Amino acid sequence: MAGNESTTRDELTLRQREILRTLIQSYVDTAAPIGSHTIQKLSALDVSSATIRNELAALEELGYLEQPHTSAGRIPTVKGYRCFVEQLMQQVELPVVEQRMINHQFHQLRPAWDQWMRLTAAVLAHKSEAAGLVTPPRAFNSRLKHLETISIRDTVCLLIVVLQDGNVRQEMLVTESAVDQDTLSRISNKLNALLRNRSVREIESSTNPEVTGLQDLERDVLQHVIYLMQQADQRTLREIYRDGLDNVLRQPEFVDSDKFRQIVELLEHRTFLEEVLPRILNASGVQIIIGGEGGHEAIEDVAFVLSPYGIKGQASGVLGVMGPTRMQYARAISAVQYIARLMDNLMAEMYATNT
Amino acid sequence: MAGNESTTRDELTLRQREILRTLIQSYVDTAAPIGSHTIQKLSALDVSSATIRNELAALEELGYLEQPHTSAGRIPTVKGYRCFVEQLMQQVELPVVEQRMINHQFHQLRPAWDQWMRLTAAVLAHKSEAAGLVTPPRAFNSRLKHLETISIRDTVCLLIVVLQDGNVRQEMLVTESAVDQDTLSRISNKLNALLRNRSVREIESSTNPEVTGLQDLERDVLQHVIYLMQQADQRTLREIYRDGLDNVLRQPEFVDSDKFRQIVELLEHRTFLEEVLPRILNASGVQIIIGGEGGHEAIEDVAFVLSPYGIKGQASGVLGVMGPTRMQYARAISAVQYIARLMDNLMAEMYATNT
DNA sequence: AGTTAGCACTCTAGATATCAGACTGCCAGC
DNA sequence: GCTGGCAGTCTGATATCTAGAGTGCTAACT
Repeated sequence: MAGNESTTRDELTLRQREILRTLIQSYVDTAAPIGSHTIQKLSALDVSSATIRNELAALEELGYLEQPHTSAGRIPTVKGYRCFVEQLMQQVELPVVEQRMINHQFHQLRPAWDQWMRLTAAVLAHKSEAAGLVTPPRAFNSRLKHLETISIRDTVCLLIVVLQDGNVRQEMLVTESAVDQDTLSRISNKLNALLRNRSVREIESSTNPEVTGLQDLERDVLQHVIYLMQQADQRTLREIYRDGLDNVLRQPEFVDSDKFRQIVELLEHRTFLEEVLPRILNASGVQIIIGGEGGHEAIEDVAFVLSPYGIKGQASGVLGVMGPTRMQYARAISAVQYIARLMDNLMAEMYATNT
Repeated sequence: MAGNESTTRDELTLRQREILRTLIQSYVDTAAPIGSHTIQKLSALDVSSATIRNELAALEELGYLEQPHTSAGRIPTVKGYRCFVEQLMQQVELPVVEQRMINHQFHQLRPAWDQWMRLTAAVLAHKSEAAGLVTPPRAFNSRLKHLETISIRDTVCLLIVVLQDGNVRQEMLVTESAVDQDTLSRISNKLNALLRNRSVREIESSTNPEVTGLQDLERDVLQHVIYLMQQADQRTLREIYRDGLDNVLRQPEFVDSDKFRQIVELLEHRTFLEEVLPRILNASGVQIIIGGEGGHEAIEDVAFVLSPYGIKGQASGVLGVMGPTRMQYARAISAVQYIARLMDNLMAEMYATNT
């Protein structure tokens, strides 16, 4: 929507920009419409409220502000917020003490993905005072490191697939007739030899007679290996770690229980996230989505600050926060940025060259 | 609370019971206080509304009902609901067609735990029209089936532990100096020989000189094996699959966004569940918790219908639904009961004797 | 004793009215 | 181009009223 309304750098006068910034900063705090008088007091401008009223009218005309009703103050529109984050807001770095604390927390943890994800979501939520979201890193065309087949009982065995990046997937496999561990070991040895260090694409399209010539049980296992590897490559879509949902739901814009429910459903059903996150994955740097920009009017009142993290082309995920449009963007951005870089480093350690 | 108020079978006359049943059934539908007139119309009783009023007063006196305010109808108290589910409600079985459909859905699935959990939560939510909750089965003192150490790069290796029940746990392990795959393989072979088929308790308390005499890296790996096995035994506490939260949040009792938020936080923070679920695990059959019975007044308006499932002493979990106290108990119970039994069977298939 | 009709009484939810307060928009003068 | 002043508008809070639903009680009935 609103593809024609851009926020060019010189559409606004300096004073208008100052007014817009003051207004948004104040609105973020109070959640109440801001009037000309308030802005006069808050801003450094030395003009009367009447002048500010004129400017407010102009800003409204241009689409940066709106009035809930005649004779209330103004509140920012999506366009207003967008201008704010792109031009008016001053970027801040996360304070060094906080950086240290976060680093400390991460390095105290056992090196396990799900712990990292949980902590990441928690830290994001805490630092940005909004809801933290993290997807596990999604491997890109990852290679098979090792596979193992273990007999659980007569006709049930467990297939374990370890990928180059340390990702482990398993699946139970029910056979028609009983298979003993020796047979399974033989199969896994054979397949290991054939498939090791190959990506799922290579395996699928293999014309190696030893691969195409597999039979029965072996072929069955192979199919499952492929399935598991595909799963691993798509991991992003399924699991999303989150934390601090209550930070958002506490906000006054969500006293209306309908909006409230919309958000909960948004996160429960995930259709929105599954659509948006892949776009972020292919971008670089912090991306901001305000009020359902890009065709999602349904979630007018929420904004996302998201960033990809990880190693492009090898394994990457998305992390960020979700908050009301009226959120502390500067704080959120600095948190997201810092943590994304932190994760970059952690992943670089894990994935460092080892071919 | 209210330890002295029991719901003995003959505290109420037949007519009072009929009135209480009618009232609750109607209240479940309408969510509005029920008056004497409504009950007269709805019940099969051939008495005047004045008589019913007398009985209602008596029921209120006994603690089964309450009035939101003078001159409104009555609504059930926790005690009223409890009496309803224990004595008044008629149990129903899940219709056979639905049973078939559910079975079909389960058997169409790949045999993987997380898929089962997801489906279980979804089916529970759908059949009971409330929120479905499932914890993964928690193994009890499970035994080591196999362990594997795989080099990821110089100083990083991946430890994979497979338990008797097919549960797989992994962890990354960072060593001080580089270790190659050969060394790792030797270690895992040695440990496999030593630890296979042992439970975590046996391993921890082992006095076998070969175990106590392990050194350096081996001991390090052993420590992690123990850690992972302990993790597996405690799995219940962490992950909870859920679905259909919106079924609950849609209910009129939660238009108040405070109550609304309480529920969301209840499920997000999990402290309540982590306290209640273990109790269920040790019970047998369907357990019903109404309005925070047992010291959780905070969640006055929600009820749980929960059941343990799985194989006692080997691996079991908890599944059930959460809804408003004003929920369709009969429907919920039949769904929970059926699905718990279904899971029992699935698990029996997986765990069938294989020593 | 148990049941019932009748009636006065109570309390709520919703509608209507009123009013102070907060802003705006505009005009005329600086 | 800016500003003070002022009329006009809209909200939100508060008060008042009313219809309706439902109770509790009493006195009569079986």
